[in-house]
Amino acid sequence: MAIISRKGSQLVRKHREQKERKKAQQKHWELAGTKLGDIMGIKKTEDGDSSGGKPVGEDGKVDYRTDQKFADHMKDKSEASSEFAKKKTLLEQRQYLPIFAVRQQLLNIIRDNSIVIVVGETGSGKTTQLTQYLHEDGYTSYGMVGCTQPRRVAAMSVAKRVSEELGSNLGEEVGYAIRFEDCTSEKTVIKYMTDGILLRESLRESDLDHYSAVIMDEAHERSLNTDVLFGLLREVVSRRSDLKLIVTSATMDSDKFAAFFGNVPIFHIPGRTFPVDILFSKTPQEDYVEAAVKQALQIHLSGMGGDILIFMPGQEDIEVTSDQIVERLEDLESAPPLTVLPIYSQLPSDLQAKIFQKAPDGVRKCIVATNIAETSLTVDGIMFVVDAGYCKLKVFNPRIGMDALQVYPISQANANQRAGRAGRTGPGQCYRLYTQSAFKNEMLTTTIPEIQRTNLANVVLLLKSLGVQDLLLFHFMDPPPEDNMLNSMYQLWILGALDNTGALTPTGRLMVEFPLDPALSKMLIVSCDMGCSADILIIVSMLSVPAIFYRPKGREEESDQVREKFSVPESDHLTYLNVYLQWKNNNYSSIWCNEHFIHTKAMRKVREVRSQLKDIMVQQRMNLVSCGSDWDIIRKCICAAYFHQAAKLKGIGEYVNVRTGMPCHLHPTSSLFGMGYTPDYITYHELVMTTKEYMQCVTAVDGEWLAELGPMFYSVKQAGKSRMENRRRAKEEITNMEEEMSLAEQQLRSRREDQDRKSNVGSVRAVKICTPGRKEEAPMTPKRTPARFGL
DNA sequence: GACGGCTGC
Repeated sequence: MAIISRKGSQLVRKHREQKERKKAQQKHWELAGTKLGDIMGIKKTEDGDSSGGKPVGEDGKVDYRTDQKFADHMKDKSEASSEFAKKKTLLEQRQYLPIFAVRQQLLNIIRDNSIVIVVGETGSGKTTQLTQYLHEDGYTSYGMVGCTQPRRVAAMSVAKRVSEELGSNLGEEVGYAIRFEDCTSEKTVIKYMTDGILLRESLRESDLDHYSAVIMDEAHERSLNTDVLFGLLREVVSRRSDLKLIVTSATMDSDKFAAFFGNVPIFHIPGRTFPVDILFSKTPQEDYVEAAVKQALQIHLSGMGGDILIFMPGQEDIEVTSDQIVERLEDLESAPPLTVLPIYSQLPSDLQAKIFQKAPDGVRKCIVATNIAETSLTVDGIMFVVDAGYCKLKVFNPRIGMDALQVYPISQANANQRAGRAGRTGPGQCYRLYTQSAFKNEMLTTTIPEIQRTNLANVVLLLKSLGVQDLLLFHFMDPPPEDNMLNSMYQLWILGALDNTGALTPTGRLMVEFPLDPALSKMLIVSCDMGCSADILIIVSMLSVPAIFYRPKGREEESDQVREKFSVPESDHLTYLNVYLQWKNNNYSSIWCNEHFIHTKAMRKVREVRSQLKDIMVQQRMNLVSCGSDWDIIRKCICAAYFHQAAKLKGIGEYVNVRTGMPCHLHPTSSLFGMGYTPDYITYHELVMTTKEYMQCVTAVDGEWLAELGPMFYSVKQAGKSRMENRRRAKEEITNMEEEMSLAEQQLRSRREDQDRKSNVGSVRAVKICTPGRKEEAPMTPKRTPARFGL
């Protein structure tokens, strides 16, 4: 299960006879003897003797387990649940949920404790019922009950459901708040929201006085915001004894969560899902695409009913897998019909919607998905899951300020989540394209939380603005690598957000107001003084959404040609501006987008972001002016916020990073790529390691601008000899350095070693994240270095 | 001359 790089699958094209294939496949799988329920912690007891039902004392910790007999009873009954749902009233449905049976126990434990960890399994009803129970128990008489969700759609849909159950209109007693929508009123007592909203609210009201209880739902997903909230809310509860905090978790993290919040009690609520048979591959698969294609066909031809869901790491794999399944099926005579549907986030929404449409009678659906189908999307009727065992992960290396996007093995938690997708509407099967030994010995139990593998500039700025003096002492459940924190503080100092003592400057204070990466906020602030804020506002908005350009399979060249029409030769930023202005001139038309291979969804979001940022600018009394056609001013403004990410021309089309000396490449999608126009200096928005170190979104700048705007790095006087000297030194260091690991990677490795020791298995795989990096000291030594940042 | 998983304010 080592990290792998696959350049397309070398698929064997010849097909065998149907029977042979089936026979071979049957040999290939072994039943693991494990049902999903066991892994998830639901253990059926043969003799009916339940281990739960009573508090289990352990180190003074109370562990409540609910009646197992009840859970089993519920499981048996749940066969008829969908029919049931149609006939019963809302109240009856509520009472039928597993959580209802433990309602009073749950309320008692919440009354007796400030913080409770709730392990609520899938289908327990915790998300919709917990808030209502607290409301019924009187908590809303002195404040709101807030419930955070990691995703916007979840916050909206759950709020809608709960308002129906309470018989009120959405936005009155029950409301929700997400980034572009506040659907609450003075009447609101139950508020669903994304975790990011609660984090922003804590900026304005650090004790969250409006709330009597906060439920952090799906906390085991460990989003960046969740982790920051963990640290903050722990403090808030210690200051406010009247505030209740309920954190929901998965079984495997519950002890860790309980320990973090001070040995608080754990309460288990059984779920209601169907059993899923887990089948592991007997031997390691060399090519997971090939293996997945074979497995899907085998299931399809076996005659068993039910839809198939295949998990793949990325778009390219999905496309190859889909094509192969269709192609091989065509070769077979009299094969039953199959609809193959790819899905990933970048797919236009009309194509995404297809996976929810019911296939014609007698036609099976086969969905090929990224991990978007793991949590974000739920498709009913899936009976078979085929799990390749990989996902793509972005890991930030603070030393060279670069993200690496690579294929990694998933964690055991991911694998179980994926398997669970087969057991939503009936018993199912999950085929894992890796061995049971790989699962046990080579996969991490849980994925490394985002906070340990991402750029922290935003988190640092936020915590600083909350008055956290010493960030290294802030109580994180899993502290981010210290390197990463210090680097982020350094970046904020460069941008003028922190002063030499590490305190927030007025610029920093203004930057916090914007829901943006610090460099983008800075660019917006600078643009007001430079007289191009209206234009920069658009560019910043364009950079805040995922991919704008759409490149459909089979029409690559056509879409590239259309894209070139928008190209501004000296700048990708200006190219974006150009796209937006043309879209505006075409009345924000979606037809225009489709004609020009541009994602309509993305552009609509750009408009929303722009409008939100504009509101903040007005509120902060920042002036909005356009520089018209003088686009040099815009380039200089970009340089003012991104001078720390600059590269110098080295050879034909070759660049080296000015600070680190590391070779960097223009991305082939850049306007500057292969145009014969190669400026001496450029700044870039992002550095990402994929197949090479690529600079994404670049703009040509003048060398003098760099010296003028980034005096701590560059000076005109030094140009020439000393820079050459520095580059030479840098180069030497690169060649002499042994491979460096980012801290996230080190942690990954040490966790691996821990597990290896436990299981007595030798080190199984080498983990490699980045190309050789170099030490932090930049060739351009900063002229003045701030004192240690408030440490 | 390559390609980008998923969220969120």
